[in-house]
Amino acid sequence: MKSLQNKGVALDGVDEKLIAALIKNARSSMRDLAALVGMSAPSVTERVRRLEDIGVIRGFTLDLDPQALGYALQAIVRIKPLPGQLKKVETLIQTIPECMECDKVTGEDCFIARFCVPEIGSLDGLLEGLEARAETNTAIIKTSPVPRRLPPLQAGRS
Amino acid sequence: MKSLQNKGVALDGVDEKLIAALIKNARSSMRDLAALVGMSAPSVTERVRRLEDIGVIRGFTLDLDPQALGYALQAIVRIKPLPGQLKKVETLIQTIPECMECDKVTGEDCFIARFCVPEIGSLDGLLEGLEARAETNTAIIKTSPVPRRLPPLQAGRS
DNA sequence: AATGAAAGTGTTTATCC
DNA sequence: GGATAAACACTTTCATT
Repeated sequence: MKSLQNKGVALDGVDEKLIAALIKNARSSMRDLAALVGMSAPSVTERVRRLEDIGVIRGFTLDLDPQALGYALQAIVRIKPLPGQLKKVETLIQTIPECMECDKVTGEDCFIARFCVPEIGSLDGLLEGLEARAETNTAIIKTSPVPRRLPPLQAGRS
Repeated sequence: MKSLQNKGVALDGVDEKLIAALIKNARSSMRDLAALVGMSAPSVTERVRRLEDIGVIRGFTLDLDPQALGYALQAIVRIKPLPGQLKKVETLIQTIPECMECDKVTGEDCFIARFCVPEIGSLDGLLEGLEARAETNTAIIKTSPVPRRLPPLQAGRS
């Protein structure tokens, strides 16, 4: 049994601290980050730039509250296209702005998608086009025991 | 039929431009944002601060690449706790760092969760504790036609 | 609410280790 | 790969509208 990480980039403790801090606040100043890890600002700037270069950090973005934007509800929909409709269904899903993620998976259901809507009544309209071309199974989200979050650092070493 | 947005905060065009720009790059300078919307830096700073205050912007964070971190695979697991095991199962899921989201939903399956793993072999270990207390149904993600993204602005006006 | 100008911070570049 | 210091850029405060 190999003890090496299967893939993925080797991050040292400093990189991990920087990423952890930037997850909490992506607008942290390089100066503050530098103080946190006990290095100079230029060095930290270079580290962060490198993390972007190698693709670990894909970008700096917002955490938005769907509720505050007027989306009171989310649903998870399993979607099984009718024979011959797979490609069309996939394209259709991709045209829905309220789709917050859609994965093509192994097994009975072909797609699993998450949608946000202002109220329960909006769901039907959203899925309209889909329901002619696929069997769907909709589950309304009641609570989120684990809110959407990022993968842990240190893959395989947890 | 009421034409008002059901809930959610009223955002003007400037707010929407600022949010859109910050989604693309949360580290944009207030000066650049100001130029973008044709206002002064202090005004834009105040706008962004206000968007945080009212809870539309929950924070500034990273977009990390799970693959680059060594997670070659993700799976979506539907979890139906055995009688009397609901609370314990929920707690158990919350202790798994590789769980990137978990929702409690209506319908047959009680929880739907997303996990990331370095390789297919790691899944079994992750779900070990769960499988004694719940029926699980695992779907391996092959591709993501809609990658994880944020809700659209302008709820109900799309 | 928004602005311009000044004062205060933070970033970047260049040079060196 | 990391540090320091000077030059440059950005942010914040404040007085004003």
